[in-house]
Amino acid sequence: MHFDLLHTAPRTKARAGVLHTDHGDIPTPIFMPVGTVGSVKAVHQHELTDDIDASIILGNTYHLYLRPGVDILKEAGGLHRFMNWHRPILTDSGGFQVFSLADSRKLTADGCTFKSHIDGSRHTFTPEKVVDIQRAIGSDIMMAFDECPPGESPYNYAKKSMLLTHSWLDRCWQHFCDTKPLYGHQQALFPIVQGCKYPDLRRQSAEYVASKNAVGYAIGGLAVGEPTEVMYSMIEIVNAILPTDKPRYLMGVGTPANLLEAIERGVDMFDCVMPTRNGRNGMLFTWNGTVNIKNKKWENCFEPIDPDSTAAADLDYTFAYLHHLIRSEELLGLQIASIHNLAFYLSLVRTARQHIVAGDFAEWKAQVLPKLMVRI
RNA sequence: GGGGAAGUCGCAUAGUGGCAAUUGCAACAGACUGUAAAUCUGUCCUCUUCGGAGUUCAGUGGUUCGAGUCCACUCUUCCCCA
Repeated sequence: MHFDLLHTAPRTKARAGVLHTDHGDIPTPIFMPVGTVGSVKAVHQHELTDDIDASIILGNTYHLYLRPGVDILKEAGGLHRFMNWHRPILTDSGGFQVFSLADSRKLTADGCTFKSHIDGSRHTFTPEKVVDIQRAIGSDIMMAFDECPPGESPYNYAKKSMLLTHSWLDRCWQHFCDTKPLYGHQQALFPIVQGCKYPDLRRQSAEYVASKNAVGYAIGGLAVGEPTEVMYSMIEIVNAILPTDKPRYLMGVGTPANLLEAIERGVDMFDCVMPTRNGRNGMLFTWNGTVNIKNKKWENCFEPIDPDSTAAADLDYTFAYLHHLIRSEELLGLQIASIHNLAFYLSLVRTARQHIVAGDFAEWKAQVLPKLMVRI
């Protein structure tokens, strides 16, 4: 697995590249739909490929470990075969659950003990175990096990947490080197930069992480409660240190505006639940701003959701119909909204890439950004 | 014609002497960032300087310090028997 950096847009750090994997090439910058439990919620695999043309999706180690479990995944021949998805998969390590399930987890010297959100049973994740599970899943890109501290964490905690993440990284890396893929395709392990909102910690973490000769690197612990401007400045600090010839993955981000700002600062990969979750909750992202499709004003808007889209869902259905479906709690509404938002996110990064290649990314971004933040 | 039951904020409900009044639905908004989320929050009689103020529980009259709640009559609806 390797990354080719092809272009850098003038006057910015925005980059266009390709990440080559055994399951296909990923053009960057890229957005990766989140499919936590082996399913991008409300979206069919055929829609992901034929309609949205997603080139990679996410899975989650914690969720897949709890259900269906490692044995079933191995018996199935890995997640790709299990879910009939033949493009790349990236798995998060469960590090985010160390954050999001804070009430039912306990950090130990060795790793982290979780109380399952499904049945309350207790499970321990260690860096080694997290690598083993991701080997069983067979994800193309595995993530190192990290702690993702809250955005408002005080310095001392952020530092302690970062050092813990570094020590977990060492163990993940060692175990990654000591083990082999199970299904005949290559797997990469991406280390994760932490350090919260503190520049010196971010620098220290980026340097530490960059010392591993990884295929790519991730920036974690952002968009977790800190101001957006802080996030942008942390990205700048970290990307100044991470190797330029490797992809940078900004974990869990974000809004369309976040994506463009981060791309401008040299980020190549994104994932976020926002297009799918917010879509299911009635929020649509468009080139003209965001729409709350539940609002009364859409009941008689018979325009197609997005006439410029390549997704059938956008061409075939109107705002009024989607308004009706979502209000009626019809499953098709969740599906159309999710497909629309993912199609938009992917067209956003695709168009960004075209302008990076064309050399006018900065101008294009300046023109498009204000509209994206409008609430229609 | 005889007997019985019941009328509460759009709908449905709770309420048996201290109540602007329970809950659900609907309606109207808002939130959502490596998914414990097809979820959650707010508003939902009128006015408000958000502290409150004013009118309410089919209608009218009464008992009471105090009535959605008790009494009388009226109106309306439903059920049973003729």
